[in-house]
Amino acid sequence: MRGKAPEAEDLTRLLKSRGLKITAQRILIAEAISSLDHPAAVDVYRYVSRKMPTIGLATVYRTISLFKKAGIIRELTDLKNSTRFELRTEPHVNVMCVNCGRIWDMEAHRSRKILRYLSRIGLNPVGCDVLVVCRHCRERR
Amino acid sequence: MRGKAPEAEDLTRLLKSRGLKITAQRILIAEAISSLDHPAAVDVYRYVSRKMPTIGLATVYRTISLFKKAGIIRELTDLKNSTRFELRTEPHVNVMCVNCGRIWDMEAHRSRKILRYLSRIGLNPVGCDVLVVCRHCRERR
DNA sequence: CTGTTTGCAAAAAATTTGCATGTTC
DNA sequence: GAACATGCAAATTTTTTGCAAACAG
Repeated sequence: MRGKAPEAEDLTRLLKSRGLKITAQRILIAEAISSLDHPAAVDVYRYVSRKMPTIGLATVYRTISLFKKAGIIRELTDLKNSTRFELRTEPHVNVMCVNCGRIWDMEAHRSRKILRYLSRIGLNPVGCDVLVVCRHCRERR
Repeated sequence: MRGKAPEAEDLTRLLKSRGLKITAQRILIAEAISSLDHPAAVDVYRYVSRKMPTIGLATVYRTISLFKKAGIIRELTDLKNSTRFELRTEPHVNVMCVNCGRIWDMEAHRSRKILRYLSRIGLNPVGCDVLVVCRHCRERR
């Protein structure tokens, strides 16, 4: 979850700002992605199904695809090989453990520091993923 | 392609060092991944098929999966949503264009510099992917 | 109203598995 | 020779598509 959970209104505004039509499904799906912390498509489906049981998996896929095209979300692969999504708010750094596959957002302040560093050396980063062996995995060896 | 293309012998040594059995298929698949620059599974299959027409797609998948477990390769998703692989030699930085989806390795010297920087601030990076809009895409706007 | 979006079912693509046979060590 | 790897075909899983009905603007 990135920062405070966005309200439906914020999500509505987000969709509108990209020129997308507002539907209950889209808002729910955006909400799922923003509150589920790097969910896979199925996780999104489960989340939205609970609040709207009639929704189809196809809608989830179509909406995800739409959001990707609109630049609202980004797709990434966790290191256990499943496809995950995250809301693309401002550029930030993801940390991914190559051992357990977990992904988390780096704390905003350090994140900005790294991105600034990358800018300084001439890249123009929109985001960054750092692969590590997380502390948890390092300790269990 | 990372550095000079490894010879069959180097790849053999690599597999042995991880305790894997040597087979012609495995060497070919490792060769494909190392020379094809972030290929998808199908690309690997096409490459090896040319040199060994009887090989099965299942073998490619099984071997890729084996290599992942052995830590020889890493899987990543390009930003056009297909699953790609790369040989995990020493830690390095990938640059990925969020617009055209291309992925390339950052030049070794800058790469090391960034990784050193990340270490200095307390991460212990095994690798790093930086998302950008590549020059090519920036110019066509 | 008109053009989009949705749900459902069916299709296509991507990946995994079972099993008999062939190969490495 | 024993354990493991392969090829093939079939099974699963993941994602996309066609179409009629429902909905947003």
